[in-house]
Amino acid sequence: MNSGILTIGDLSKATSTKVETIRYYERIGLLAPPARTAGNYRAYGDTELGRLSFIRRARDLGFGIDQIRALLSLSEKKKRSCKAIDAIARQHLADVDSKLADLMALRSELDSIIRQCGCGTIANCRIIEALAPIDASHR
Amino acid sequence: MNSGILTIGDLSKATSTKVETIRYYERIGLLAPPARTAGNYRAYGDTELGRLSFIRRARDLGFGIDQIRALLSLSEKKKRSCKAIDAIARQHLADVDSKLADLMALRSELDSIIRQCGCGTIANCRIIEALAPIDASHR
DNA sequence: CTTGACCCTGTAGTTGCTACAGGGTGCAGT
DNA sequence: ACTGCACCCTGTAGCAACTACAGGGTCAAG
Repeated sequence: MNSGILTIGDLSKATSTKVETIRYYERIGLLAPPARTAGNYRAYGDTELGRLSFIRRARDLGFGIDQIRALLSLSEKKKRSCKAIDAIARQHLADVDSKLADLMALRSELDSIIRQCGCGTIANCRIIEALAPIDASHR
Repeated sequence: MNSGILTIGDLSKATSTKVETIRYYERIGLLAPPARTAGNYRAYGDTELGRLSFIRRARDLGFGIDQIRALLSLSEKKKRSCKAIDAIARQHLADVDSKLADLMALRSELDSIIRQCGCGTIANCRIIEALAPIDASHR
């Protein structure tokens, strides 16, 4: 029922991916060059739809292109242990955690700076002062 | 004591900014073109050091270049109210909060996917399955 | 007077797209 | 048959915010 020939626009709608992005994925080798119609239009099938969905989902979860490349290549070797997959995912989780920590630290610093603002004139603005913490030992 | 002529390397060390980055800031107009020595070396003073410190601190806090441009230009109008400064900072805090929320949602999803991994073969890997949530209503 | 650390300009690469420009294709309506 | 119009094609350039050369010049120490 769903299995027909899909244009790039169909794929785009089905996966909420811009047409240009799909062509970009093809250019960088994340998607294989598909068959073409008589009029030189790209013709996709369900296999490509699945692969692109996988890619998009992984991107949404913050995986980088190279990680996705690795995941895709591993996912084809069905008999091997999925330890390598697990390792990639865990590494990514660690990266996310470290980004989260950074962002939370940043947030709290920013928040404390903003809280000090009495909204007077800029000459005595606490935010500006907090941003320019130069050692005033000289002059 | 500290007030002499600073080379770009001095500025680089003092602010933990790469030399190339300083030149980049000059190119995009965030730093004014400095004086030059006889040998065409950039010659900075404490003013530039202060300005660059400000920029780096703001970057560390996640402000974008355009926001920093606005902060710098506002910080020169000392008599005006610092409401505009406050608004930029609050906007940035809101952006950070929204990024944090996204990242935390992502983290928990990633975590739950990883937790399902029994580390069997890839053919039945839960991580791969979770990444390819294609509607299987057809075929 | 040479060696090495520094500086200069200019350009290209990074990541993951996005946005044209300048065309071709396919189909519906008249 | 013709005319729109939506869609497709390739190729290139742009975004943020740097980073990394290449291919040269300058300067102080030994």
